[in-house]
Amino acid sequence: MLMHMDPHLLRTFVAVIEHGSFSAAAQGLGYTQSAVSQHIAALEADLGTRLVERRPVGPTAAGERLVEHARPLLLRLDAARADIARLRQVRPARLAVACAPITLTPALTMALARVRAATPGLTLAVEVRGRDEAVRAVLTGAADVALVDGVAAPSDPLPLPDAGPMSTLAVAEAPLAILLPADHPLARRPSLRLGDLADAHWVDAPDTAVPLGQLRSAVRSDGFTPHMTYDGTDVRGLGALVASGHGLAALPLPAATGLAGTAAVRIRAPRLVHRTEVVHPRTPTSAVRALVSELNG
Amino acid sequence: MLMHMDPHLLRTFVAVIEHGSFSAAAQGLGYTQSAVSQHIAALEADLGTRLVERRPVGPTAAGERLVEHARPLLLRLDAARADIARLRQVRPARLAVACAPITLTPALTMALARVRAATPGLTLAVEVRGRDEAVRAVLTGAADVALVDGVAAPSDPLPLPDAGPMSTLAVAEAPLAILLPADHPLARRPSLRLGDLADAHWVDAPDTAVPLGQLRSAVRSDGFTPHMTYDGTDVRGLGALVASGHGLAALPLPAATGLAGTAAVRIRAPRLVHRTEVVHPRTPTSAVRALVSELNG
DNA sequence: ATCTTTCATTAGCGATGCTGATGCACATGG
DNA sequence: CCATGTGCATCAGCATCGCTAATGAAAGAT
Repeated sequence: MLMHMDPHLLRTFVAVIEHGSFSAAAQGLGYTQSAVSQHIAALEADLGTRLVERRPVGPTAAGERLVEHARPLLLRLDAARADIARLRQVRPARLAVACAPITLTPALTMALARVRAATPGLTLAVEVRGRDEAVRAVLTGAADVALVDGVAAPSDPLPLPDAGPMSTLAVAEAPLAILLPADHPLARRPSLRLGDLADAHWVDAPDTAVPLGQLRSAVRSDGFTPHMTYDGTDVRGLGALVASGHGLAALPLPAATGLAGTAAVRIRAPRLVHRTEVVHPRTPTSAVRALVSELNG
Repeated sequence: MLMHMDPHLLRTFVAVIEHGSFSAAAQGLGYTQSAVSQHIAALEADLGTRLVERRPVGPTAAGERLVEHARPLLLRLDAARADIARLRQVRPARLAVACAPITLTPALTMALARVRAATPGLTLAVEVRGRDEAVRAVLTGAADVALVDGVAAPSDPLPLPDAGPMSTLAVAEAPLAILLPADHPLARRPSLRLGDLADAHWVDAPDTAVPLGQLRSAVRSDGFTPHMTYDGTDVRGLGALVASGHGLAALPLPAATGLAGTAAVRIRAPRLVHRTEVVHPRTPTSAVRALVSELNG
């Protein structure tokens, strides 16, 4: 029973952690509960440590470490498979776009319309996903292009999960702004320093604004703790929350302007921009190339 | 014979590509030639493509892709194992340092001396490696700390191979400078733009100066092609080559000053610095913590 | 206290991956 | 042109592995 960190073992390990149960993981994977139990036992024997706490089921300290490695590993495995599958595949006229919520702009929809007009018989598919999930979709071949957004220094690429070679290209850049209530003491300022706002009240709206996690890593601060969470995708909803004082939010300047009861103030320091990038495999299909040039040109 | 991209298969695949021979790879891995042949056949069957060209043995297009994925994958596997091994290991008083050539400075050696003085019975080991190799050593547990250097924007971390969570900390930063012959037309300038020098003649001295590859990715240019290569680790040797017109080199400003027959001119744009960072696991040993605080404080 | 749920253990069987022997293709030297 | 050598492919055979099914044990729930 000594299989040297087989991906299968890692996969069931992750499934166990996710399901919080051996038997549920077994069902999800199409195995027997016994098999799952043996998988975990094999991993634990191989690594010489307990990885899973039982009853209730959960990761031990070592287990948490292993999950952090196992997820990217499994992703990379799928990415490798997809990367090679792309090579030998004469692609049908399909264009599957995975985009982060904010990136679904008129610019994108119109570019898609032009691509469709220029490509008879094209099957279009647009799916809105989280940023990392969109990149994962491209890596595993589930999508042909991803559009992701985020904050970064003007000359830096967005930090993306590194699971293999990909091409990225910026298609839109806007100054980063803070959305705050119109009567907020800072609302009349011409610009703000992001670092001064780390301890403010924030609304975490990952699908509508810049997720607080990105601000945290951009400023390398421990602040930006969510005072409330907004799960919607509507900017006006977020605007209303901000207007009534539930907290601040960071958005690209154009998206932050003109919302009732709010003011949008640019970030002066650190030098950050909100950028949208297209992400696609290094061997893009013709449809992807068409979309990229439509977006870019 | 359908093992779903088993790491063993990937490992022998990489070995085959490296050795350029099935039988040599088999010998290196302690397998039979037959086993290696079956491994490759299994991979090719699984991925549905030929991966290895035979006679002579070499990667196909798909094979090259696979190598690009397989190497980081195998590294990550080792990193995961090492990461967990560290947790359950009461460490001996050992301090293994892997450092890039440039980073072996008086500051480092003196810090090591202070750590040794403060830690009776400490076993010290210093190994000079390439930058990536030094990081790999830390990831796989072969070393406890790495010191690596490189160029980056002032607020950016150095781009390092992403094979798991690590802690990095800057310990030295210096302006980036170009080393050129004293009689060079640009030698009297107060500062230079790096982009203007992409097409100059360059000496690639990866162990003594900034590797040209790093300049290329920092400026995102295709230039900086090596006009000659210098494999030594002595700055004066590099200085002599530059002085007699073999090409330019990029170095941290302090290292570039005072070399006979040369001039050192700062880089003005893009905003880049030469930085040395310590890299260590997120759970550092006490010796590592001591070294870091000596270097930092 | 009994029942239920959930993970661990064991036996047994089919599948897998290894070795060793042999086959086949290509290159080289007489 | 054939003989020989080198190196990968293939095959048979065997030991091992990983799965399922059945059963055991232990922690909650009722």
